[in-house]
Amino acid sequence: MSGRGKSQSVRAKSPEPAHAKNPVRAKSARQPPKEPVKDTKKETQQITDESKPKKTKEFKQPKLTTEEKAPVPHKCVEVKTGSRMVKKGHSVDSNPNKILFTTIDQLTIKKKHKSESASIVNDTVKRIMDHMKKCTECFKDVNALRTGSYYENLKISNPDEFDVMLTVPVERVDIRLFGDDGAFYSVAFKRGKHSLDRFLDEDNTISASGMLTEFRNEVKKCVKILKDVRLEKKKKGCPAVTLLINGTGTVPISLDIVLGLEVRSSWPPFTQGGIDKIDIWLGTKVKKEQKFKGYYLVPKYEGKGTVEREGVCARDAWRISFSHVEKSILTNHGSQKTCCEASGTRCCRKDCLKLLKHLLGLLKAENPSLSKFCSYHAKTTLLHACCSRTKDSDWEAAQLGLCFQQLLEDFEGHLKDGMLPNFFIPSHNLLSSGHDRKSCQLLARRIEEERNNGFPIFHKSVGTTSITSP
DNA sequence: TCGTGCTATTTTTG
DNA sequence: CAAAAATAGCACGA
Repeated sequence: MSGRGKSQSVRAKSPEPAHAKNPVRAKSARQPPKEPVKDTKKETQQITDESKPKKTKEFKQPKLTTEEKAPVPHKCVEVKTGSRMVKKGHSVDSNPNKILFTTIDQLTIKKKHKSESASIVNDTVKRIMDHMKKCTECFKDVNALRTGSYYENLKISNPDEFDVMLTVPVERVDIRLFGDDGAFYSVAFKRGKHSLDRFLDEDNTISASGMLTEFRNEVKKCVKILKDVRLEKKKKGCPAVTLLINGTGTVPISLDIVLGLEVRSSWPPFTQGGIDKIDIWLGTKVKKEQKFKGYYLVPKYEGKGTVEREGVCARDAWRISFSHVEKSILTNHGSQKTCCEASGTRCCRKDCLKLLKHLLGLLKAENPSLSKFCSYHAKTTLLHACCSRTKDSDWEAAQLGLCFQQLLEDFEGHLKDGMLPNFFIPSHNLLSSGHDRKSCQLLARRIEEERNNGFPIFHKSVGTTSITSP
């Protein structure tokens, strides 16, 4: 958003939020509400049922035709369905970009599959939320924050991984740095009583492991009677309670329920120089809005993985999380407000990320020594890239080939340097733990190889690949 | 079709 | 009784 508003307070947006955010939307006349809605569902149902058919038609008509007729700009026409036109010649063909468009097409989640998974997941989440609100004391105020690739429309291949953070608001807390790279913190109460007092350690900080254990028990309680759901074994240092759900004949769904503390205060000093880079890309106003939303802390152990570093004893702490901001800026990723909207120009930022995630998944499947790399590395690389190539015209949909090449070169650069700063905490190097120099170099070489040879690996398989989270 | 943000409306609260 | 919070319904975008 090119800073056009100069309003100081973010709250001041209330009078015209829709317009401010998206002028296009403002065009469509809003249907004035009809009859006041009655209490009972039955009555509501009847009213809608009677009046629905007519209205639906009115609204859909103009849309249908345009949607059906107009070719979606970013899809290559010849490649369109995958089922019809695509020849399975494994040679590198004349248009090297073709394989990219084809691959994107094949990574797209099928509507029916998505629908099935969504309903299963939503039922489960609703059940957990109800349980937390009604049957627990310390988790009764949780809110569900849907995050991760599925909810960012970046999930590829199968709708089989979902992330939901259940956030507990905390007030009057003292956030203290824990460790030296700015990613970990401990949380203490300033004064007064709080419903989380029972998790206090001897040093008056909230015990991450204690709270997570309790949280896990509550989740366990309420999914116990569900036959299709089972709990994955607790992994040390993992902030999520992972549920494995067997859908009807489909791939099992893994649903991460993450405990998070919601902190509504200004961001810690270690965030400086991180999100500030979006100024040129998205504007300072957007940055302010994001910062205003606060941040989250998820239970995570510090000091695990590498035992080499002496002196740092493994103690539990909270890791800072900006999942909500990631989601927000990825869904609203254009320098222009109309980027990727019907009336605007389509870009390929998200397609590039999907391809990178896919490539990484394939390379990992091929070589176990790359297991430490994860999709968050890919996402972070894209965020950095968006800050250096800030204009929407730098990411024209038709230039997918070039943009992807460039993004891969970026990634190779990070790997060769052994340095990929966390986008929000620049001093936190995502390649610092468990990524030895050798595996970084290896991955960089493999990517370069693919990039220079027309991505043979994309030709080989379109099988299901998924990248596990850190 | 799902997910989200927005508005109007109803319900609760001070 | 007014203000604030909760809820319902709708319109997009993906």
